[in-house]
Amino acid sequence: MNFDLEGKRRNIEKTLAQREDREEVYRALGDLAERMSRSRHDRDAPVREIMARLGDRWSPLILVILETGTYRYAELRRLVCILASEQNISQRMLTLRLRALERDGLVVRTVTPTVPPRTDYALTPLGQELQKLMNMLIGWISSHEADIEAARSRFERQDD
Amino acid sequence: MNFDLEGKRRNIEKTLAQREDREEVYRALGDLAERMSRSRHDRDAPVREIMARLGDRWSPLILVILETGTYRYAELRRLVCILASEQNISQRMLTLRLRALERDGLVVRTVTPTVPPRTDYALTPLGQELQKLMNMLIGWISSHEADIEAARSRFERQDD
DNA sequence: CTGAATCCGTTTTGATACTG
DNA sequence: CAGTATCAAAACGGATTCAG
Repeated sequence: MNFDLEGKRRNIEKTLAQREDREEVYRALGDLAERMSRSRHDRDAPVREIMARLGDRWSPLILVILETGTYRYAELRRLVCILASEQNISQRMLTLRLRALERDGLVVRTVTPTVPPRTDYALTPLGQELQKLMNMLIGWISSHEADIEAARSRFERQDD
Repeated sequence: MNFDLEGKRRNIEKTLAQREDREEVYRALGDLAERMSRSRHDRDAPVREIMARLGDRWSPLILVILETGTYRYAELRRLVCILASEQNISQRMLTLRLRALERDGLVVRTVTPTVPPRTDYALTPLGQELQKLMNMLIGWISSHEADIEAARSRFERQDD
């Protein structure tokens, strides 16, 4: 049972011929591209999943709030609603987003089985690290808001 | 000037109970929270919009590719499809994402009205700056993939 | 209080065909 | 080549109801 990698690669190259050679593209585009699509190529890959979380409607707000401390479910919900004046987060969504963040190890959920029950949410160390990066990102974007708005109005004008 | 965090939090709870005072929450949660929801509170705010772009299905791939140079429409499409082996990007989606990135000033579109037409896409300086931050983020996430996967299997186990 | 379950509308995305 | 138009599918999000 031999495992001829090189032959395998030639095989791939042949199969995909001139066109779709992934490895070739990786070499051309660098490892960043590879990280985006490596290992599992669907959107469950951690890189894509986390980035999707950071871009969704509620998770960023939740993370920003949890960065400042530990909160109970209802407390957290109130704060999220205030930050997102646009609209209130539904219980359903809050639960879903928290579960997703917990699943990826960014948030811990501590249940105290009293009556009535009490559940506390907080960032894990991993979540805190990520949040630091997020803060840089948010900081950068908000310091370039003017550029972005300018680009937008330029774009709209040219559209007429 | 003392800095009674616990008291501050209790204070928040009280204020919120009566009337949801946004300014109070901003002070408690810091300017990051404010940046997330300031100025325009819907999702058109640059901060939210850009973060949504970075989290969507195609934009990150497009940005990673454009970071390496200037590409024509069809070229770009081919590369995106290779990176996203899961599925091919539709022309429609490619066009929509490129327009959105262009609108926010991250991408320039240069049309040469020959026959057949030629359109080139590239990052703007703003887009390149953002891409640097993105790379840090991608780098961090992919270097913590193991932690995330571990958290996931822990989560699944506990679920049974 | 902290959710889970269900139903349903909206938004986002995709497949396909067509065009200057 | 570089799109647009149209229709269909799927994901997302929300309101409501119920439960431990």
